[in-house]
Formats: sequence, structure tokens, C-alpha cells
Amino acid sequence: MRRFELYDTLSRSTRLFVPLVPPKIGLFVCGLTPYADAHIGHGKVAVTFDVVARALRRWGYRVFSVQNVTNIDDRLIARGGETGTDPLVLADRHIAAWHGAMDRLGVTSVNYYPHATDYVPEILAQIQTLIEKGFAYAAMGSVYYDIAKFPSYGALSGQKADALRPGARVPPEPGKRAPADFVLWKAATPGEPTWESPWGPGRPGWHIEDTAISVRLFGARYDIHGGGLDLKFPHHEAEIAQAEAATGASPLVNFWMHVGLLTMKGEKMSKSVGNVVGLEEAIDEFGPEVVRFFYLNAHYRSPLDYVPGRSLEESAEAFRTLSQSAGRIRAAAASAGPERVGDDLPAELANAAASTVEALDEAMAQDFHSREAIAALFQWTTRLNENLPALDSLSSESLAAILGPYEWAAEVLGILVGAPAADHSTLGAAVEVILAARARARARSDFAEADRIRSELAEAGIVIEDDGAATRWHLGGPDR
RNA sequence: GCUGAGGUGGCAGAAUGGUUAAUGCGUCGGACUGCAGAUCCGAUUCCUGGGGGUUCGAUUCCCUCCCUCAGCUCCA
Repeated sequence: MRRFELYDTLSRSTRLFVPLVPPKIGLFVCGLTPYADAHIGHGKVAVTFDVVARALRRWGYRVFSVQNVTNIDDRLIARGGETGTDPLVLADRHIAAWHGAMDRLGVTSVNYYPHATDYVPEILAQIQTLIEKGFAYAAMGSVYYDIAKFPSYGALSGQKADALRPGARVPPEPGKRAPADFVLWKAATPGEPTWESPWGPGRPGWHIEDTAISVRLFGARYDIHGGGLDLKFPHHEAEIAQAEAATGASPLVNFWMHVGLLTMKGEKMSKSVGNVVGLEEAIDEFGPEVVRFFYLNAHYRSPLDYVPGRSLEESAEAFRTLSQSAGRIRAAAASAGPERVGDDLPAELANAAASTVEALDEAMAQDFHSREAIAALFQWTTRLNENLPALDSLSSESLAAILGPYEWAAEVLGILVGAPAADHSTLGAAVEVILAARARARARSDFAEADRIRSELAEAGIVIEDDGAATRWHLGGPDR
């Protein structure tokens, strides 16, 4: 197991990570509230923790990765009311869409997506415990957390309860003892989905599901809790108060990871502001790997600014250098098969491949610094292009060695995974016929004809590039 | 107002108490090419918000001011 350092929001410091029970790591991430389609900010969080889990597993840890789904909440009810849909049905629809987007994005690391509504017994039990221990009180059919009973409330975000602006955004509720108390159980309102409880029919508050689920799955304490930076307060603060009061164990988690928010031209992307770019749309236009590259090309804790018409375009351009190089070597390795005898790599290049892989792991071991890893991938690619021997005469072993850094990227970052070979398709065969005709034209110096073929192919979305005697092609052109 | 993060080259975005401040994008030039593209080489006049301080030396540490973003019970 590789040692690595991780920044913890609670202690505001980076320190060596030590699992509670090696080699296991419990990772809990605040997932989605399925009331609308995902935007590219949600994708950033998903990809961040996907990469975290992938890296940890590569290093030998046994990660149990959980992302909860808040499938009952105010916005779902509101949206259901607007559209005349049962909120739970609406939720299921968006959950299915989310999983579809995650599959396309290559987010493969999550073990379990618990739904809040499947944990109502645990939620009720935890609320009951909080009441019995004196941390919560029932009032008018609801149950509230009494933050005065939990002195360290606010430690995560640095907020002091008495410095908050009470009612700044949400009107005070009549049953609360203090404005900053938060709801654990909401009394039923007509027309909403409800569950029976000792305090009457109602539904869970926003924060309680997370700790009901995490205590059930991980116990009183676990290793990492993640989410967007905007959840730090009040959501994660409330989780600490609930779980630590209910279980008596502290700290709830050893490391709090908060992902920097995605902004649009400097302003936070959110549904309430209305400046959202759909995740699926971005994937449609640029492909999943470019979207991942865009996220990973900045440190996960930094805010990342999205500028329409520029950010993903630049990412696509930069990513192309890597994907082109990786693609060519993958193709060569595929055609060489596993046992081709051939030239060995120059020693310098072989050493560089190995040290690049080490540099990549080391970059990630430094608080998951994917940006530094990507810089190392570019340096490797330049080095490779500088002194690359003829690929078709290299041994299988040599090809595997120079593929190493790209295999690492596929495993950990989920990019450069290698596309299915297009040259076996009908299209590929047809293009080869056309390219052969063009090659004959070039051979007799009929460049007008050769250029005409090239430009017509480009209009059809096929870009060709001459490289010495060979001509490569790929899909591209104006539509992509 | 309170809490937190941050202000780096044309742009995006790293890092470090000390030789030329990573990497990418863009632009310009060169090599290669019939041309283009890709690739390689070089350049883009040493750019760290302002002002103090600590230090032999700070972009990095301290103080202060200015500005930006986020949070202050919808939010990933």
C-alpha cells in the first residue's frame, strides 16, 4: 500500500493518510438529489471521487465507495407538484438518467448508491436516539436538532452559530427553539409522500439520511467523507452533530474532502442561478474523456471556471496530443500481439517509462494532484515523440513498456482508455480504398487530385494526415 | 458583517525560502512535407494584486490594504 497525503477540511491541513482498519477505506460521498438532470458541476464531483477510488485501489487499498441518493426532499416535492408527477417517480427517472451519464463518463468505482427512502427505519432509530440523549426535541409533529447541545457545531466551516444570519434565506419555523436548529423529521404536509413515525406522519430532513446510512454501513467512524464545497455548511456540519451525538464516537470521519465548485464565467454553476450546462450535452459534444480531462486538469480543491465555447474546446485540443500518441501505440501493440520478437527499447526510453509511472503515482499521492499527473503525461509524450523507434519493429515487451504511462492514465484517471479499432469497420475499409487512390495520385504528382480527395473527405468528417509514406485518418472535421 | 478559498505570463493553470517559475492552449519562426496536418526545435523581451516587514535571499513566512469567488440553512 502506497503512502499518500490528503488534505482534510476540518483540520485545514494536509497529512499522511492512515486507514482506520487497513487495508480498508470507507468512502462516503454526498451524491445526487435527483430532481433535475445533472450538469457539468455534478460531473466534476463524481469524476473526482471516481479517480480517488481508482487510485486507492491501484495502491492496494480495499475501498468501499458509497454515494447516497436523496430521493425525497423539498425540491423533488416542489418539482413533482409543478409537473403533476409523484416525487418518487420523478426521482427514479432522474436516478436512471444519472446512472446513464455515469456509465458514459466512465465513473465505475462506486460500489453502492443507497437511496434515502430505503433507510427510513435507520433514520427513525437515529432520531429516536438523538431525542433520548437530549440532542433533539419534537415540536408540532417535527423533530429538530438542538444545536445548543452540541458545542462544537460549526467547527468544520468555522461558523459560529450566534454569528449566523438567522432566517437569511429560509423563514424561521415556529416549532424551533433556536433559528439555527435544523430539522431531522418534517411533519407531513398534505399531498406529500409520508412515512409513519413516533411523532406522526412525516419525512426525513435533509441531513439525517447521510448519517443513518453511514452509521449503518461504516459504523460510528470512517475514513473519508466527500462532497462539493457548497455542502460544507450546513450539511456536513449537521452530519457531524448528528452522528457524533448519536454514537458518542468522535471524529465521525478522519478526512473531509471538499471539491472546488465549477463556475461559469466566474460565477457558481447552479440550477438556482440558471447558468447550467448539461452533463450529457457536454459528453455528447466532446466525448467523456475530454470532459474528464477538463475536470482533472485542475486540482480538485480549486474552483474550475467554465467558459462556454472555450474551456472544453481547449481541453479537447490539449487532450488530442495525448490521445493521438496513446492511440498509435495501442494500435501498434494490438497488431504486434503479445509475443512479437523485435527491437528493444533504447534504455533511456525504457527507464523514462518506468520513472514516469512512478511520477504519476507520486503526483496522486500528493493530495490527488491530477493536474501534476497530466503534466507528467505530457512530458512523457514529448519524450516519446522525440526518440521513438519505428513502432512496427518493436517487440511486444517494448510496446508494453512505452504504453505503461497511458495504461496508468486509463486505470487511474479513466482517460486514454483506448477506442475500439475503427479500421476493421466497413467505413475503415472504404476509407482505405479512397486513400489508396489518393496515394496513386500523389505518386504521379497529381496533387490537385490528391488535395481534392483530402478536402472532400474532410467535408465528410474524415481528417487525414500524411506521415511519410503512410496516411492516417480519423473522424473529426467541422462537426466535432 | 462573519467564515473559508484565492489573486501567477496573451489565456488556462501548477510549484518552491535560493541556479533559466512546471504543464497545456494561443501566437510567431525554423525543421519535416508537393502543400496542409501531425511531430520535433526555438521564440513569445525574467509575469507571482498594492505597500510594509523578517531573511544573505521571498513568488513562497509575517502585517496591512485592495480585489475576486464561495458559504452564512435550496445547492455537487
